[in-house]
Amino acid sequence: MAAATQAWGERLRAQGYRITPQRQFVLEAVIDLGHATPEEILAWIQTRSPGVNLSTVYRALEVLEEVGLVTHAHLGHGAPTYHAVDGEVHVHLVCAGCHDVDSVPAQMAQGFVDALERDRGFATDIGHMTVQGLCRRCQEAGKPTRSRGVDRT
Amino acid sequence: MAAATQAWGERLRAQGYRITPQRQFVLEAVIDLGHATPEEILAWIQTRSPGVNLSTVYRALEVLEEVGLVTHAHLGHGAPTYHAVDGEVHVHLVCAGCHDVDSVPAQMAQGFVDALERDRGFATDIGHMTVQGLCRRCQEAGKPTRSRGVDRT
DNA sequence: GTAGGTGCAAAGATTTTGCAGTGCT
DNA sequence: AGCACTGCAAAATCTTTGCACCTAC
Repeated sequence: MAAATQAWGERLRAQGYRITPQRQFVLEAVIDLGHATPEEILAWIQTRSPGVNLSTVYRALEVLEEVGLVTHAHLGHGAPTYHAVDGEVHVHLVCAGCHDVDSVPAQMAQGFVDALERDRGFATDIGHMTVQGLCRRCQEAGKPTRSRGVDRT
Repeated sequence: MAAATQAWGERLRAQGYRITPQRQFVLEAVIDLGHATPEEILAWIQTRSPGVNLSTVYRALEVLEEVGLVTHAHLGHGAPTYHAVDGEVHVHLVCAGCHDVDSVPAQMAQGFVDALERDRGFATDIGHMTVQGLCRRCQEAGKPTRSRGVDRT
């Protein structure tokens, strides 16, 4: 997270944005939480600054994403989760059973990404990629891949 | 689509569900449209049966997914798109520039999927996988990967 | 001083749910 | 005839927007 925290102010300034405590809080929350929805980010922030508003979180995330300090991925359902761009690009694994999120290094998908580039000329945004499936624990628990009214992905 | 249409009734009956014209319409719409959101499915249906309600579409999709006749994938933003399970499993490519959706055979991702299984014990639901990026056309158009207020993924 | 930013409240968009009537089996 | 299904309307989510005030620069 070093790179992200050190010059985060400059990144904003360079694009004509201002540095505000709210934006700093949002960035810290994202870094600290790892994966977080806007709601979770708000909750984190409110433990130290209760007055902050949810719409501010949304707007801050938009700006921080714009300048490349955070990204988001769609983990299923309607929940976007944000995470810091801390150098290590990773792919998200979402379990349909327990909804846990795991991350794997982007290079595990390199072969696939290269194939897409070669075959389709498609430039993959690896960090945005989400893989749905069942984690080891849920497989062992014998959960079916899809069960009525439970799959909220 | 042969397999899907031939015995679709049995699939429902087998799980204790009933066969209704609305469900047939929804299935036909999904097969015909290829990729479709609930709204699009409703629009398709209403050209031949105006009375059908959106909530019925949602409920029908839930049931059809339950019995394995359709699946959905998250193409970004909050938009789930449904498609028929017609034998050919595929991965979705979504362009962040033009929002076009392309499909590639699941086996292109086989190496990646195997690696996840081996390394993490994670059982991937390939058909549910969505890859974000830029299609060839948008790359050539020189679109940036992310531009203010435009990336609705 | 003056953009840009924030908080608040209201508007949007999308999906779900309760209920009474309808129709598949 | 019984119970699942549908249509309708209201509720629940989640996200965006308008506006007046505030603040970083």
